[in-house]
Amino acid sequence: MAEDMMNAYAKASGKELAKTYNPKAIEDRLYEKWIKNKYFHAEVDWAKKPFTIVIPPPNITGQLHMGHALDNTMQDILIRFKRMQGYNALWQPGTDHASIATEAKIVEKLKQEGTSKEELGREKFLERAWDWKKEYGGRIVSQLKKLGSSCDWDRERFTMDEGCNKAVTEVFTKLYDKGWIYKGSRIVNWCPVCNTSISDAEVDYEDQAGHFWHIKYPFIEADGSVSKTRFLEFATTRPETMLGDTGIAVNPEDERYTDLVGGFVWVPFVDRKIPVIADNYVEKDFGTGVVKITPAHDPNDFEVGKRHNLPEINIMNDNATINANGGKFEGMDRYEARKQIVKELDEMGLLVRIEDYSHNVGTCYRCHSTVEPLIKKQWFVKMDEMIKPAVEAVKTGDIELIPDRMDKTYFNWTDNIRDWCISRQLWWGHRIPAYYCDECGEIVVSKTAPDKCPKCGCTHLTQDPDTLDTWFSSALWPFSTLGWPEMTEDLKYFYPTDVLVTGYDIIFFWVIRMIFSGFEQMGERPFKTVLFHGLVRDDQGRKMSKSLGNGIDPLEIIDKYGADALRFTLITGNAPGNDMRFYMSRVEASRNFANKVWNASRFIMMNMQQLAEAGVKLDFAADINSLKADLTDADKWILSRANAVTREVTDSMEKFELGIAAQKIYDFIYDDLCDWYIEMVKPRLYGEDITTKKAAMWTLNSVLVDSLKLLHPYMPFITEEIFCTLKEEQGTIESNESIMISDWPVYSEDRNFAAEEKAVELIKEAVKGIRNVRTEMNVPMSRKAAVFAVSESEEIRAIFENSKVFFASLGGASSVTIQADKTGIADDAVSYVIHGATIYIPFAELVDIAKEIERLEKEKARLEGELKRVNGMLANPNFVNKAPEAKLNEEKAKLAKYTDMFKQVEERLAALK
RNA sequence: GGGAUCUUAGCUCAGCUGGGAGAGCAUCUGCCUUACAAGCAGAGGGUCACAGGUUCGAGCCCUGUAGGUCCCACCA
Repeated sequence: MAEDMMNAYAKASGKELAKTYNPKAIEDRLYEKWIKNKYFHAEVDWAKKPFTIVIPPPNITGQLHMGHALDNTMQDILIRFKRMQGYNALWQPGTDHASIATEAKIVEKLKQEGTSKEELGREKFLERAWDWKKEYGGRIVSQLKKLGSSCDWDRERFTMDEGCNKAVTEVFTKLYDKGWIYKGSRIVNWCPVCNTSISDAEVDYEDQAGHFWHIKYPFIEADGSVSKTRFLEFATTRPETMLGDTGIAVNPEDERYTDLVGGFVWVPFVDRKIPVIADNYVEKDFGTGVVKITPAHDPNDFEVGKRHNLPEINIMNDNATINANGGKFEGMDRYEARKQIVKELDEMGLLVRIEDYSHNVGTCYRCHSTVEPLIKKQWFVKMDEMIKPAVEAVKTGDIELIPDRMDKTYFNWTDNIRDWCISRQLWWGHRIPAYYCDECGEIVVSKTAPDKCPKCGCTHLTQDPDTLDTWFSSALWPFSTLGWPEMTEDLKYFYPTDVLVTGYDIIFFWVIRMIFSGFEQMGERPFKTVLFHGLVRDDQGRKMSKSLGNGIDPLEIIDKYGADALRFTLITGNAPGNDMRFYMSRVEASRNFANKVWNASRFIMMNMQQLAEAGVKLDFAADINSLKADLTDADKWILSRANAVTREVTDSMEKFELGIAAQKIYDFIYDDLCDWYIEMVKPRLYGEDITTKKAAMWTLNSVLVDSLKLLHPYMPFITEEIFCTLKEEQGTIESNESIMISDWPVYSEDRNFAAEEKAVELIKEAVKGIRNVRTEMNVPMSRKAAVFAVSESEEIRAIFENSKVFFASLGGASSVTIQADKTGIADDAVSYVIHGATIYIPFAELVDIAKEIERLEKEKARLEGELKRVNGMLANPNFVNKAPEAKLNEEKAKLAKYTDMFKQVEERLAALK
């Protein structure tokens, strides 16, 4: 019969509603429709309130991974929610040129082709890079679309497009003129593989097993000769840097060495005489209390060197080989030189011992090779002033970080901020707008290339070869994408943006820099709220990574289970800022939920169809007040529940508790709507009474529509498909109608039915009782049984009388007798006690009295426990005096309830015995 | 060294401002009941890491202990 109905429906409607939900059949089609109808597009409209999110621009080299999927699902949920609430919602998309990552990929590709970037030259190299961008830049965008992201693609931007370039140059020149960008010789982190300097934030520290080499330098005797007997011992983890040693330091308080300060020791290989100095930087208790000082190759040594006027001797080439300053080691790789130096020191008797040592080594966050601290002339951004408003904003709550514990991470960074090294020795990126006069060396920073040197007037100027840190441009993203430096209408209207959604792992790289840039350039915060999420890990809690091969491709999941299932999985069961593990079983659960929604809708639409065929006119637009007389308790119950859930879900989403909101929708649809209401409504739909059928259909439709709307931000595709089909059933659809532009449901006092909610909860209890007893007694549903419901309360008897049908349809009752006492009910009937009533089921020969007594004893014990707890509380004068009134009443009600139930159970036990 | 965070059912995790412990998966028992076996109805399973404290009342607040994870710093 089910098949028949389905076929009838399919035939009549001219479309197939498959028995199981097939996301593949609809996702692409719906996305195209959304694009075609420009639902994602936002235009300035001062009559409406804007709600803006800028996307964390994915790298053009990137492929969609689970982190993107999570990040973008969260943004899409918020933007769809706000759009439905009536905001003018803009999700500003775009991609990042990712200078170092992209350049590394192209260099790699060139290597495979047997050529190199040097061979190609800058211009040709950049052509290749743009080709790369053309080829792969679109890939991640199409992948984001698969996820359902409702970005305004008409506004898609790129960090190296004309507008962003303008913004970058503008900021650079402005900050230079202000003196906040400067060029200076500093120790920088140098990646010899990427062949560029990187910022402090770009260094990853890794614990590595290494060695601690204990070495001694001979003293220089008074006559200038190298001592054969007196040595100064120290230890180092990088012996090769000794070639650049220009001092050796001890703590001024260290009595062991006080006499030696002012003397000199001799550095072998380079035949250098270096002073013994005293500096607080040295810890007395660590190692021998002696530190060799290599100002050119260690940030701390650099500082010490400055304090003591030590020369800075660079011993390394950019590719980490030793340079001419390293004497005979020139040309050797740093590790080769290390080995050789240790060997020779040993031969000279200057190697004391080698200790195994585990220490933190700075590595490049891109290629993970060990970085070398080198002295380089680089461009820096002065941070001390610019960071101030950024600190203030978070302190005062002008910008809110969620979860708020991120504040501490934030301040930890801002409190210890150092100047930001922004120049990179790369070609792919924004070229630094600084020009050097070939004649006099004058530096000119200008938005456009100067014709002549302002100082000497010569016309030969050369632009700085370096490019800017990729984060320099992304720091401007919230306003550069809206037209800055022009004060466009877009900028005036959409800025500041509302929420930034991102992973906590780029708080330093990106979030902080956007904040100070926003204040500095716009004079205003770039966003009100930052919503952080964690990392998506594999099912063993490991980071998903290429090298481990444990990454799960979101596109494969979408292909197999649908984008909705993936989105739902990523958003549930996880709190803001926490990492989550990705389990296939959870994807399956989400897919099953989608299927549940699909089938519930199918049920509703089938019934609409049948009524339509029977010529029944349904008015879905009818006002609830005109229908109230026809609505049953069950109708009012589900409407009331839907109403409450609407409020709860909306509240949770306003608080950015997306997972909690999703859980609430899930529970409502699964438990209340599917497991209870749809089952309750069936007898009416299969009956003859047209009036009640109409009321039921109106209710089903209303609740389904609201549920779909609440679910839509999470599961956009399935909800759209059902919504549109439903609208068609209702005869109300317009050609371009869509759930995503429908109104978000709002709580309405008209739909609050407290009494009916209570009544249905009682029915549910009774039905559960019958089911429970059945299972306990091994009586299948197919075996119908007479049911007696006994209650002294007239009110309860009326509720039961009203809902007799549910005992039959949901509890398998063959007949239902409602009475005030147990007259005529066999003493050995199985019973189930609820508050205010007892349900009896005389199973006759099936009854196992001993088992029944055991069950009742257990129930009695449980109630005794409850009573003890409640009585204990109410007997406590402190509780009675101090607890809030509501709580007190609650406990009093419980006491009455349990006392009643306890009494009934005791009666039952007495009767059975 | 500094900081954050976690420890809740067999597994993975929720649990909003303190007021009787939840979900998914897994397990067990029945059901092909007219939307759905990607389903339905039941059941079992937790001294909420440990020890103190605050409170009428603590998974939630405070202190300490143990173990795990992460971030920052970098003692050469």
